[in-house]
Amino acid sequence: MAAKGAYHTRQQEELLKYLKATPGEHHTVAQIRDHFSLQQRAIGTTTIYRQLERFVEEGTVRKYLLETGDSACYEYVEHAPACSGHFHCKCEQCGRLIHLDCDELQELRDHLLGEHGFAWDAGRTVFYGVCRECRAD
Amino acid sequence: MAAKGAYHTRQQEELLKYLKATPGEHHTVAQIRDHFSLQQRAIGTTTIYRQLERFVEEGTVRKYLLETGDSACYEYVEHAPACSGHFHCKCEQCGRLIHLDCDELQELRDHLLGEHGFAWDAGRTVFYGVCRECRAD
DNA sequence: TTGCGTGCAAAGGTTTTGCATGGCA
DNA sequence: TGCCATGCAAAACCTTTGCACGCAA
Repeated sequence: MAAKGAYHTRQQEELLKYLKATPGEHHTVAQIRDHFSLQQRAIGTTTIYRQLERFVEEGTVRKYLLETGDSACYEYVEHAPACSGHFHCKCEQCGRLIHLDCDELQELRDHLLGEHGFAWDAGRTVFYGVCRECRAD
Repeated sequence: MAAKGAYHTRQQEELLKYLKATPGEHHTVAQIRDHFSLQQRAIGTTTIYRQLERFVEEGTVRKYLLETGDSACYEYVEHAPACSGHFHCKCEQCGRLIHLDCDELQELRDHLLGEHGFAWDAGRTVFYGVCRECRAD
Protein backbone atom coordinates (compact mmCIF):
# COMPACT_ATOMS: atom_id res chain seq x y z
CA MET A 1 0.00 0.00 0.00
CA ALA A 2 1.96 2.92 -1.32
CA ALA A 3 1.76 6.13 0.65
CA LYS A 4 1.30 9.67 -0.55
CA GLY A 5 4.21 10.70 -2.70
CA ALA A 6 5.00 7.14 -3.67
CA TYR A 7 4.86 7.72 -7.39
CA HIS A 8 7.22 9.60 -9.60
CA THR A 9 5.62 11.36 -12.52
CA ARG A 10 6.69 13.43 -15.48
CA GLN A 11 4.85 16.51 -14.15
CA GLN A 12 6.38 16.22 -10.73
CA GLU A 13 9.88 15.87 -12.09
CA GLU A 14 9.67 18.71 -14.59
CA LEU A 15 8.10 21.06 -12.09
CA LEU A 16 10.77 20.44 -9.49
CA LYS A 17 13.53 20.71 -12.09
CA TYR A 18 12.17 24.06 -13.22
CA LEU A 19 12.00 25.47 -9.71
CA LYS A 20 15.42 24.09 -8.87
CA ALA A 21 16.91 25.81 -11.89
CA THR A 22 15.85 29.20 -10.54
CA PRO A 23 16.76 29.28 -6.84
CA GLY A 24 15.78 32.50 -5.12
CA GLU A 25 13.28 33.39 -7.83
CA HIS A 26 9.63 33.35 -7.04
CA HIS A 27 6.89 32.13 -9.35
CA THR A 28 3.13 32.27 -9.32
CA VAL A 29 1.03 29.31 -10.34
CA ALA A 30 -0.04 31.20 -13.46
CA GLN A 31 3.55 31.84 -14.46
CA ILE A 32 4.43 28.20 -14.00
CA ARG A 33 1.43 27.07 -16.01
CA ASP A 34 2.27 29.44 -18.84
CA HIS A 35 5.89 28.41 -18.86
CA PHE A 36 5.05 24.77 -19.46
CA SER A 37 2.28 25.55 -21.91
CA LEU A 38 4.68 27.50 -24.08
CA GLN A 39 7.02 24.55 -24.06
CA GLN A 40 4.27 22.25 -25.29
CA ARG A 41 4.59 20.32 -22.05
CA ALA A 42 1.48 21.56 -20.35
CA ILE A 43 0.78 20.65 -16.75
CA GLY A 44 -2.73 21.00 -15.37
CA THR A 45 -3.31 23.86 -12.99
CA THR A 46 -4.68 21.55 -10.36
CA THR A 47 -1.59 19.40 -10.53
CA ILE A 48 0.65 22.43 -10.13
CA TYR A 49 -1.22 23.44 -6.99
CA ARG A 50 -1.08 19.93 -5.60
CA GLN A 51 2.58 19.37 -6.32
CA LEU A 52 3.52 22.75 -4.91
CA GLU A 53 1.54 21.98 -1.80
CA ARG A 54 3.53 18.78 -1.44
CA PHE A 55 6.85 20.53 -1.97
CA VAL A 56 5.91 23.09 0.65
CA GLU A 57 5.12 20.33 3.13
CA GLU A 58 8.45 18.70 2.39
CA GLY A 59 10.21 22.03 2.89
CA THR A 60 11.61 21.99 -0.62
CA VAL A 61 9.59 24.99 -1.65
CA ARG A 62 8.45 28.01 0.27
CA LYS A 63 5.14 29.78 -0.23
CA TYR A 64 4.60 33.51 0.13
CA LEU A 65 1.50 35.63 0.09
CA LEU A 66 2.65 39.10 -0.74
CA GLU A 67 0.81 42.25 0.21
CA THR A 68 -0.35 42.80 -3.31
CA GLY A 69 -2.71 39.95 -2.68
CA ASP A 70 -2.78 38.90 -6.29
CA SER A 71 -1.69 35.32 -5.99
CA ALA A 72 0.74 33.26 -3.98
CA CYS A 73 4.40 33.02 -4.88
CA TYR A 74 6.49 29.89 -4.66
CA GLU A 75 10.24 29.72 -4.32
CA TYR A 76 12.66 26.83 -4.30
CA VAL A 77 14.76 26.73 -1.14
CA GLU A 78 18.29 25.54 -1.79
CA HIS A 79 19.43 24.54 1.64
CA ALA A 80 17.73 22.68 4.43
CA PRO A 81 14.30 23.74 5.71
CA ALA A 82 16.00 25.95 8.27
CA CYS A 83 17.02 28.78 6.00
CA SER A 84 18.59 30.48 8.97
CA GLY A 85 20.43 33.77 8.89
CA HIS A 86 18.42 34.70 5.85
CA PHE A 87 16.11 37.69 5.48
CA HIS A 88 13.48 38.08 2.80
CA CYS A 89 12.94 41.71 1.93
CA LYS A 90 10.30 42.84 -0.50
CA CYS A 91 10.75 46.25 -2.11
CA GLU A 92 7.41 47.97 -2.36
CA GLN A 93 8.58 50.16 -5.22
CA CYS A 94 10.30 47.85 -7.68
CA GLY A 95 8.63 44.72 -6.38
CA ARG A 96 11.82 42.72 -6.08
CA LEU A 97 12.25 40.05 -3.44
CA ILE A 98 15.69 40.47 -1.94
CA HIS A 99 17.65 37.93 0.05
CA LEU A 100 19.90 39.16 2.82
CA ASP A 101 22.28 37.10 4.89
CA CYS A 102 22.64 38.60 8.30
CA ASP A 103 23.76 37.69 11.81
CA GLU A 104 21.50 40.25 13.43
CA LEU A 105 18.67 37.95 12.58
CA GLN A 106 19.72 35.31 15.06
CA GLU A 107 19.90 37.92 17.79
CA LEU A 108 16.42 39.07 17.03
CA ARG A 109 15.15 35.53 17.12
CA ASP A 110 16.73 34.96 20.52
CA HIS A 111 15.26 38.20 21.79
CA LEU A 112 11.75 37.42 20.57
CA LEU A 113 11.89 33.99 22.13
CA GLY A 114 13.50 35.03 25.42
CA GLU A 115 11.69 38.29 26.08
CA HIS A 116 8.40 37.74 24.35
CA GLY A 117 8.04 33.98 24.19
CA PHE A 118 7.51 34.10 20.47
CA ALA A 119 9.20 31.40 18.39
CA TRP A 120 9.81 33.29 15.21
CA ASP A 121 10.08 31.49 11.90
CA ALA A 122 12.28 33.87 9.93
CA GLY A 123 11.93 31.83 6.79
CA ARG A 124 8.24 32.58 6.51
CA THR A 125 8.51 36.27 7.24
CA VAL A 126 8.82 38.93 4.59
CA PHE A 127 10.12 42.39 5.44
CA TYR A 128 8.45 45.19 3.53
CA GLY A 129 10.20 48.41 2.70
CA VAL A 130 12.21 50.18 0.03
CA CYS A 131 15.50 48.88 -1.33
CA ARG A 132 18.75 50.78 -1.77
CA GLU A 133 18.33 51.28 -5.50
CA CYS A 134 14.83 52.65 -5.24
CA ARG A 135 15.76 55.00 -2.41
CA ALA A 136 18.47 56.46 -4.60
CA ASP A 137 15.92 57.65 -7.15
CA MET B 1 -17.15 69.81 -9.17
CA ALA B 2 -16.50 67.96 -5.98
CA ALA B 3 -13.64 65.47 -5.97
CA LYS B 4 -13.48 61.95 -4.64
CA GLY B 5 -14.20 61.87 -0.93
CA ALA B 6 -16.13 65.11 -1.00
CA TYR B 7 -19.23 63.76 0.62
CA HIS B 8 -19.77 62.69 4.17
CA THR B 9 -22.08 59.73 4.64
CA ARG B 10 -23.56 57.73 7.45
CA GLN B 11 -21.71 54.57 6.34
CA GLN B 12 -18.38 56.32 6.14
CA GLU B 13 -18.74 57.86 9.56
CA GLU B 14 -19.90 54.72 11.34
CA LEU B 15 -17.23 52.60 9.73
CA LEU B 16 -14.45 54.93 10.74
CA LYS B 17 -15.84 55.32 14.22
CA TYR B 18 -15.95 51.56 14.63
CA LEU B 19 -12.36 51.10 13.51
CA LYS B 20 -11.21 54.00 15.62
CA ALA B 21 -12.80 52.48 18.69
CA THR B 22 -10.64 49.39 18.34
CA PRO B 23 -7.10 50.57 17.63
CA GLY B 24 -4.67 47.73 17.18
CA GLU B 25 -7.40 45.24 16.44
CA HIS B 26 -7.73 43.80 13.01
CA HIS B 27 -10.96 43.12 11.19
CA THR B 28 -11.89 41.32 8.03
CA VAL B 29 -14.49 42.70 5.69
CA ALA B 30 -16.81 39.86 6.67
CA GLN B 31 -16.44 40.67 10.35
CA ILE B 32 -17.19 44.31 9.74
CA ARG B 33 -20.22 43.49 7.62
CA ASP B 34 -21.58 41.14 10.29
CA HIS B 35 -20.98 43.65 13.05
CA PHE B 36 -23.13 46.27 11.40
CA SER B 37 -25.75 43.78 10.32
CA LEU B 38 -26.24 42.69 13.90
CA GLN B 39 -26.69 46.28 14.92
CA GLN B 40 -29.42 46.74 12.34
CA ARG B 41 -27.25 49.31 10.67
CA ALA B 42 -26.15 47.24 7.71
CA ILE B 43 -23.52 48.55 5.33
CA GLY B 44 -23.16 47.00 1.90
CA THR B 45 -20.12 44.83 1.36
CA THR B 46 -19.10 46.84 -1.68
CA THR B 47 -19.21 50.03 0.31
CA ILE B 48 -17.04 48.54 3.03
CA TYR B 49 -14.43 47.57 0.48
CA ARG B 50 -14.52 50.99 -1.13
CA GLN B 51 -14.35 52.93 2.11
CA LEU B 52 -11.53 50.78 3.44
CA GLU B 53 -9.63 51.31 0.21
CA ARG B 54 -9.99 55.02 0.70
CA PHE B 55 -8.87 54.88 4.35
CA VAL B 56 -5.83 52.88 3.32
CA GLU B 57 -4.94 55.50 0.72
CA GLU B 58 -5.27 58.20 3.34
CA GLY B 59 -3.07 56.23 5.72
CA THR B 60 -5.81 56.05 8.34
CA VAL B 61 -6.10 52.30 8.04
CA ARG B 62 -3.56 49.63 7.32
CA LYS B 63 -4.22 46.54 5.25
CA TYR B 64 -2.65 43.13 5.85
CA LEU B 65 -2.66 39.98 3.82
CA LEU B 66 -1.78 37.14 6.10
CA GLU B 67 -0.17 33.91 5.03
CA THR B 68 -3.34 32.00 5.57
CA GLY B 69 -4.57 33.71 2.45
CA ASP B 70 -8.13 33.71 3.65
CA SER B 71 -9.02 37.34 3.46
CA ALA B 72 -7.40 40.69 4.10
CA CYS B 73 -7.30 42.30 7.53
CA TYR B 74 -7.74 45.98 8.22
CA GLU B 75 -6.49 47.87 11.24
CA TYR B 76 -6.90 51.45 12.33
CA VAL B 77 -3.58 53.22 12.84
CA GLU B 78 -3.71 55.63 15.72
CA HIS B 79 -0.66 57.73 15.14
CA ALA B 80 0.96 58.81 11.93
CA PRO B 81 1.74 56.18 9.30
CA ALA B 82 4.94 55.33 11.14
CA CYS B 83 3.69 52.86 13.75
CA SER B 84 7.18 52.63 15.18
CA GLY B 85 8.34 50.38 17.98
CA HIS B 86 5.56 47.96 17.20
CA PHE B 87 5.87 44.35 16.02
CA HIS B 88 3.10 42.36 14.43
CA CYS B 89 3.44 38.68 15.21
CA LYS B 90 1.12 36.08 13.77
CA CYS B 91 0.88 32.74 15.53
CA GLU B 92 0.63 29.99 12.99
CA GLN B 93 -1.08 27.66 15.42
CA CYS B 94 -3.81 29.66 17.06
CA GLY B 95 -3.97 32.25 14.32
CA ARG B 96 -3.81 35.23 16.66
CA LEU B 97 -2.21 38.47 15.57
CA ILE B 98 -0.11 39.73 18.46
CA HIS B 99 1.21 43.22 19.00
CA LEU B 100 4.58 43.63 20.66
CA ASP B 101 6.17 46.85 21.74
CA CYS B 102 9.90 46.50 21.61
CA ASP B 103 13.02 48.63 21.43
CA GLU B 104 14.93 45.95 19.59
CA LEU B 105 12.86 46.85 16.60
CA GLN B 106 14.46 50.23 16.20
CA GLU B 107 17.89 48.66 16.33
CA LEU B 108 16.98 46.24 13.62
CA ARG B 109 15.64 49.03 11.48
CA ASP B 110 18.87 50.97 11.85
CA HIS B 111 20.88 47.91 11.03
CA LEU B 112 18.91 47.11 7.90
CA LEU B 113 19.21 50.66 6.70
CA GLY B 114 22.87 51.13 7.57
CA GLU B 115 24.27 47.77 6.59
CA HIS B 116 21.93 46.69 3.85
CA GLY B 117 20.47 49.92 2.55
CA PHE B 118 16.96 48.63 3.08
CA ALA B 119 14.42 51.11 4.48
CA TRP B 120 12.20 48.76 6.40
CA ASP B 121 8.58 49.59 7.07
CA ALA B 122 7.94 47.65 10.27
CA GLY B 123 4.29 48.56 10.25
CA ARG B 124 3.65 46.54 7.12
CA THR B 125 5.64 43.50 8.18
CA VAL B 126 4.19 40.48 9.93
CA PHE B 127 6.40 38.05 11.82
CA TYR B 128 5.31 34.44 11.57
CA GLY B 129 5.95 31.90 14.28
CA VAL B 130 4.41 30.28 17.34
CA CYS B 131 3.28 32.21 20.40
CA ARG B 132 4.07 31.47 24.04
CA GLU B 133 0.70 29.90 24.79
CA CYS B 134 0.81 27.53 21.85
CA ARG B 135 4.38 26.50 22.56
CA ALA B 136 3.32 25.52 26.07
CA ASP B 137 0.91 22.92 24.75
C1' DT C 1 -3.21 -5.29 -10.63
C1' DT C 2 -3.29 -1.67 -7.21
C1' DG C 3 -4.07 2.79 -5.99
C1' DC C 4 -1.73 7.23 -6.49
C1' DG C 5 -1.44 11.14 -9.78
C1' DT C 6 -3.67 13.78 -13.27
C1' DG C 7 -6.72 17.11 -15.15
C1' DC C 8 -11.29 18.50 -16.51
C1' DA C 9 -15.27 20.60 -14.66
C1' DA C 10 -17.47 22.68 -11.05
C1' DA C 11 -17.69 24.62 -6.55
C1' DG C 12 -16.04 27.92 -3.00
C1' DG C 13 -14.51 32.22 -1.39
C1' DT C 14 -12.88 36.90 -1.72
C1' DT C 15 -12.70 41.09 -4.19
C1' DT C 16 -13.97 44.05 -8.16
C1' DT C 17 -17.02 46.17 -11.60
C1' DG C 18 -21.55 47.84 -13.89
C1' DC C 19 -25.33 50.40 -13.20
C1' DA C 20 -29.53 52.39 -11.37
C1' DT C 21 -30.82 54.61 -7.23
C1' DG C 22 -30.14 57.42 -3.07
C1' DG C 23 -28.42 61.23 -0.51
C1' DC C 24 -25.05 65.06 0.62
C1' DA C 25 -23.88 69.82 -0.30
C1' DT D 1 -29.81 70.47 -8.73
C1' DG D 2 -25.34 68.21 -9.58
C1' DC D 3 -22.62 64.59 -8.62
C1' DC D 4 -20.59 61.48 -5.45
C1' DA D 5 -21.74 57.36 -2.62
C1' DT D 6 -24.39 53.27 -2.12
C1' DG D 7 -25.58 48.53 -2.86
C1' DC D 8 -27.51 44.89 -5.61
C1' DA D 9 -26.24 41.68 -9.07
C1' DA D 10 -22.88 39.80 -11.75
C1' DA D 11 -18.25 39.27 -13.16
C1' DA D 12 -13.48 38.28 -12.31
C1' DC D 13 -9.98 35.87 -9.76
C1' DC D 14 -7.51 32.52 -7.28
C1' DT D 15 -7.79 28.17 -5.15
C1' DT D 16 -9.93 23.81 -3.77
C1' DT D 17 -12.71 19.65 -4.43
C1' DG D 18 -15.18 15.69 -6.96
C1' DC D 19 -14.53 12.22 -10.01
C1' DA D 20 -13.20 9.29 -13.88
C1' DC D 21 -9.24 8.00 -16.28
C1' DG D 22 -4.20 7.17 -16.84
C1' DC D 23 0.00 5.52 -15.38
C1' DA D 24 3.87 4.16 -12.13
C1' DA D 25 5.34 0.35 -9.37
